[in-house]
Amino acid sequence: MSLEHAVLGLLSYEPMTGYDIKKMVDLSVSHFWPAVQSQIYKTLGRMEADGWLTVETIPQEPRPPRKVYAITETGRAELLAWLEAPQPPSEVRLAWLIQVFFAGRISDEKVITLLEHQLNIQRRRLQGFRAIPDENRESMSEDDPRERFFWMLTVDYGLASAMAQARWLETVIASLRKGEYRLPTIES
Amino acid sequence: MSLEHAVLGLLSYEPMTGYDIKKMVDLSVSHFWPAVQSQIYKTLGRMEADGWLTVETIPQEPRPPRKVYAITETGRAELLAWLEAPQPPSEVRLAWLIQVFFAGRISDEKVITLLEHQLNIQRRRLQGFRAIPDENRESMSEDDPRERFFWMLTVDYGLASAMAQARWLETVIASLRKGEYRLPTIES
DNA sequence: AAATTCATGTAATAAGTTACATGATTCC
DNA sequence: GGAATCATGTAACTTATTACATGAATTT
Repeated sequence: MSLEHAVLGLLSYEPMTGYDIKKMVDLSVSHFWPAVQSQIYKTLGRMEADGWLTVETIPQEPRPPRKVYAITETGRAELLAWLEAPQPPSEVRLAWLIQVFFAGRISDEKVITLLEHQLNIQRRRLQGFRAIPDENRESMSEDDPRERFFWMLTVDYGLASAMAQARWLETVIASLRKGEYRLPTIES
Repeated sequence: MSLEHAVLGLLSYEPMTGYDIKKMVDLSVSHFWPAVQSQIYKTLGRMEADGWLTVETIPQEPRPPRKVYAITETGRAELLAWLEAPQPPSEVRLAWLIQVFFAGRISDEKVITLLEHQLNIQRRRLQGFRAIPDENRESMSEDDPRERFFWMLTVDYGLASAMAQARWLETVIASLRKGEYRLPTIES
């Protein structure tokens, strides 16, 4: 499971509570591996049982005790091994492509509306990714430049993928508006 | 759930058994919505309970009886409504990007190996998508051209996405080989 | 006065995967 | 002789989501 390894990665920087990890996940890997709070707590429990993490429980009334998780040597070895392990092809599920596949059942106008909706989604994603370098300008400035490069590489990928999808959608929408049935990539 | 609607879409062409549907799914929507056999049978059961499908059980000894599913009016209405419904942003989970995010922990050579593995995956996908038009040349020739266009559009999307990912990976690998830390998209 | 932050969790549900089970017929 | 085709399903498990629950302190 990959969430486990993302958590190991984050804890390899410093010990944290589940609450902190949730925030870090949202700021870092959530673009390509989202996780809700309950999933993180459950995963932490399993990882501790597996000996990848240790917990230090720090009481603090009246709040629930802080449970600070730290990575163990076993956990560090597991992280290192996983980081080098070739990952199988990612399965991507795109409901809107099912809609396109069966679009013969609806009118061109309705197909265009559907594609425009996806285009808006990609444009918002694009803006989000473009904003990240500025948002992180200060918080990241003290970090190791090589590490920072790999972080930014994941942002760059998001940018590239949102751009590619937006362009494809724009081309298809333009064709359909002209009443043409052109395949943008195959009919280069 | 989208598998349900993919199944409705397939059954909107003609009644089929679960076995047939599995084969059709593999040939059509599996590129963007894969499904294993057990999942299809479970889904068919639920859809029948919901009144979207009817079953006709045709005994045939000694094989298990053929259960031929047909779409109902309710099912057809559900399909039509869903085909027009804007879909929320698809959540994509890419484990290899978690590896990139934490690649600061491993050497450049190991990162390159990891990226080359992903590049190979995309190249194989590319070849697969390129082969589809030839494979389907005869089987699809009698179908409605508008319908065929939308089918091919999903193939075209697969092609475009595999190409975009392959190009991005090639650029990153080339940079890393030169010892450069360049972001292909941001540093245009 | 209301919303956010901190900080933990559980319960129910949904969706999907892996593995198992049966068994004749037909193709290579 | 062995693999693929046809045709059904179940059981156990994993991963993730949604919703609920508590409650003080701080910020807007």
